[in-house]
Amino acid sequence: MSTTDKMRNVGLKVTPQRKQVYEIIEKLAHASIEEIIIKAQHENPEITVSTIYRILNSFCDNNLLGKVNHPNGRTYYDINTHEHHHIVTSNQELIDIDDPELTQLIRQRVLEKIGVKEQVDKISIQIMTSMRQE
Amino acid sequence: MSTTDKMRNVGLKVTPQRKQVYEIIEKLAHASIEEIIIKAQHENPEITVSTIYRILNSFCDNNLLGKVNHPNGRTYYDINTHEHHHIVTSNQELIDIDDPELTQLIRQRVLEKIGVKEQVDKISIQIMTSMRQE
DNA sequence: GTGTCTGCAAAGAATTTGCAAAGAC
DNA sequence: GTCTTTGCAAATTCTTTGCAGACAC
Repeated sequence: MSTTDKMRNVGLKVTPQRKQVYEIIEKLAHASIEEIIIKAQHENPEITVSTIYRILNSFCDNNLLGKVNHPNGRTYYDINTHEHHHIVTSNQELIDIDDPELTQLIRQRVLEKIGVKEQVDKISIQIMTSMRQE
Repeated sequence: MSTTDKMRNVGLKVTPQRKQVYEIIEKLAHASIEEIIIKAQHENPEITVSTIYRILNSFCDNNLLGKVNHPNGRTYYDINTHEHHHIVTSNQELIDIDDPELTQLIRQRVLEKIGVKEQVDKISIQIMTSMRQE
């Protein structure tokens, strides 16, 4: 589906600013607000920070983007909105891990621990990695 | 080990403010900054927000507290500093899950996906739950 | 006594908001 | 033409910092 259609589908008007922000994140897969602001304003000095914040919030509210709480404290936006997990490398990079079998396994295990009236909505794993010492 | 000894062990002086903040979190197991500020200032109106921030930062730096990135965007402090996971309930509550076997299983699985030069430092799972519909 | 910690006020960073003009459809 | 979105500036919220006096040890 095209970027344009994704926005129309959720009732957002298609503006150059929205396309630009979406495409920046599409290229990076994961991007922090800071990265997005720098790239966007480099390409188009007219775009303002408040517009970028508004766009990111409306994309998240409409499930066009995922939000990742990076352990470094910064918020990252994720082009992948499906249930998946992340490797966080020591240089702060995020790598997607898609492993439905593992997710299902955790779900089973958690179901044994919670009450019958509760349900599991989402499971998210963060795996911190670094380079092994020589 | 006593609260006092925990602080002395890492070279922090024991002050009434530090004891107070530590004990507030101890009682709650997990507490947001907001909760800590409200409780602390209710018990002792003298204590200031900047002192509380400084105490929380030094406790985290010295591994007396863990930091949790709650999906609601707020930072929570965790009395449990060992590797463990969290259930996040729909009313924002955090519940510890201690399951070393599951952690080990994920570690094995991740090792198959990453390069031989990398190592897994920490694994953290967040499980979002809610009440099942009738 | 010495060095650390706290309270205060101010600074700094990050994010949101109100409003008028511009733009999407 | 109508309703939404943007740019701008200001406001708000969250967190950190500098400094002088107080406190831990």
